[in-house]
Amino acid sequence: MRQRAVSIEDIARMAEVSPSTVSRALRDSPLISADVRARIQQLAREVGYTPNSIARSLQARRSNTIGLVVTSIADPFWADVLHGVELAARPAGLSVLLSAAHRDPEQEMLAIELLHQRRVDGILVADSHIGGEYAGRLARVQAPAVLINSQADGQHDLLHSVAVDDYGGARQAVAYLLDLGHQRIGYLGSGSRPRSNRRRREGFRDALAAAGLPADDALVAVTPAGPTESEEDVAGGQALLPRVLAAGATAVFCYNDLFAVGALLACRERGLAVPADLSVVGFDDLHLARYVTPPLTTIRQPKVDLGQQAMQLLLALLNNESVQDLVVTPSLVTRAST
Amino acid sequence: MRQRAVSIEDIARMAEVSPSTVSRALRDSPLISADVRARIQQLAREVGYTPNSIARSLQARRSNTIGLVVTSIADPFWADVLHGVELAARPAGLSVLLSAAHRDPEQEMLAIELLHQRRVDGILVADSHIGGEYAGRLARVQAPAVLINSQADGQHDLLHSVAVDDYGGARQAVAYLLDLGHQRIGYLGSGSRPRSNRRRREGFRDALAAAGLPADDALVAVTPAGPTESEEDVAGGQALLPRVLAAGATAVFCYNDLFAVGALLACRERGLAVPADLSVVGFDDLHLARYVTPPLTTIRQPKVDLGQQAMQLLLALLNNESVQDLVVTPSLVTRAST
DNA sequence: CCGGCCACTGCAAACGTTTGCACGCGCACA
DNA sequence: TGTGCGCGTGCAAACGTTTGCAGTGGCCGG
Repeated sequence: MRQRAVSIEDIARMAEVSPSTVSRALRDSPLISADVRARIQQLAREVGYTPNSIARSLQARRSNTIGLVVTSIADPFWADVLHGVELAARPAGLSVLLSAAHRDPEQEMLAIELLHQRRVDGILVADSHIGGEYAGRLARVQAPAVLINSQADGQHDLLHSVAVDDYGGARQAVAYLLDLGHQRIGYLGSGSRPRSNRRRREGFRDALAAAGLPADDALVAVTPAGPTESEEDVAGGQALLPRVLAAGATAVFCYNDLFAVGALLACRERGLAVPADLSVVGFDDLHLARYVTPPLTTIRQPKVDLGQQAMQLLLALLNNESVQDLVVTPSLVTRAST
Repeated sequence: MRQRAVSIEDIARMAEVSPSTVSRALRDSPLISADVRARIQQLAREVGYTPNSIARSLQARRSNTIGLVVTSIADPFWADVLHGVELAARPAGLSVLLSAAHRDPEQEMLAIELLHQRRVDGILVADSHIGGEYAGRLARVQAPAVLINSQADGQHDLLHSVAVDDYGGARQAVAYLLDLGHQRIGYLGSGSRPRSNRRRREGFRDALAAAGLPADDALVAVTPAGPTESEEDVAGGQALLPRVLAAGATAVFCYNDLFAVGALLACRERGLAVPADLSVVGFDDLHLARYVTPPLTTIRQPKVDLGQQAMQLLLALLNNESVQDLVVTPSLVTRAST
């Protein structure tokens, strides 16, 4: 089948020098005389030599690779984050190994262990669902790790993190609805994101409390827990909306934009006008938020930036610099759904 | 800093056997007596041994990794394809190395060469833009490669491909509009995708011709060539629509769903009702096609499937099986925009 | 003319595995 | 008791690099 690629040793034989000379010549070492260097580089080009990164990695004990484990690649939110990661990894000379974990802690742990076997230099985990019960297994992996918007609660002390302020974002959203004069505001939540859902719900609750409004559980609806694909979010929002409507909501704050889109669809079904009959606010600011009717008021997460920041933090970690966890504050973007 | 991970040799020393025995024991070789095997496996577990894939790869001369180069990760279309690739790669024990090329041939070639350095077992290229001028450099990379929806024309004979039938899809779309009674149909095209744009436009043209309608260049508008991000597609559709409107179009077939969304937005701006005043058809069937108003009639590309098929083909190639290029036929899905 | 230094090159070990081959031992059979 | 055979284990080479150290030769200065 395919013949073996040409190696440094092959070139050494052809040029009648030692492998070490070839190695040095190719990396432009001043130890090698200029003419020999030129001759070898020329020869290498002619025979189409391509260095073998695997051998290099073995000897250097670093792979110039980072691992990224993500819940779902097809999710538009994470796709943007991944994009940011790639953007920051490339100039640093790092390649990205991708794994999907489908919101399942065991799969996530397996993915991390696989990356460790492959000796990645660092690991990025998006939307992590692994909790304390994995601390033991986690301790065995040597690579520094950074979590992006983790769903796990107790901060493992081995891990660093970059996250958006769910609580603050939610308070902004609800405060805005209150400003608009709404008194009965509903919340549509996701049971499959334990931490961020809780934080957003707390922000929702506290914003109401700060305005002196009573908490009314009838105005809160949450999908059941358990692994889901992001596509189900739209259906979730659609299914949940009637409940808060029945409780007399005039506005609804949704866990994310896909829930909000579901809410929009549910409104259309029952002939409700948005924002006239009901105001809708999302979270994330996906691209599609601008394209639905009406365009969605939402809390923007700087998705690409999130990925870049996480990568930067990981890079610092790789340089043995001391780093600090990052919390970024999301911002309200108002459109026509309110 | 971080201490070295435990190696087979370490275990050998502790167990007072040779490295080869440890290696065999860990891979459950029947050559090793059952009790020694058990003892070593136990010991390995205790000390937290993790095999070093890099060393393995070097010796086995295969990395169990494939490379995927893609134009843009943030693009919802390619995100789905990537998802499909991951889905098929995982069970085969292959990891995925990701690279972005931003619709730039030179960057794409560089990405491929980088993957080759890393000695990936195979390469998948999505939306390839490299043409014949790269044949020389391409020939040096040894890994088998599969193109997904390539934009390059002349089929390089070294490369295999999986693609959707752009021409057939376009004909379906336009035939459907004709069925609906439209006589003046416009086309909104993308200059940055040479091949698929041309094929779709040809399908458009031939469908009209088959119905005995004249070709009218005023009904065709195409964005300028050159690298773009997918987000610009919406703006493109929005900017192009007025032209075909001015030419008296009652329906418009768009290069893809994002163009169609742009067209929808343009209609809204000028108070045109869809589909009453103008029918709109897209291409791709992105998730958001269902969420816009009105929901978009479009040509569905089986995106996840495309990724899986490409991966399957690559797997076959890796097994030295003979394979055949694949063309899949897209299907019309009718919604409320027509 | 000799000692020493510098510029250049090669040797060999190391990175962590896998694997063909040889070896030693115990046992059965002749 | 000798031959042969299996079973279990170890040796060493190989995968393709990098790099500390040890040469070798030439040239310069004393």
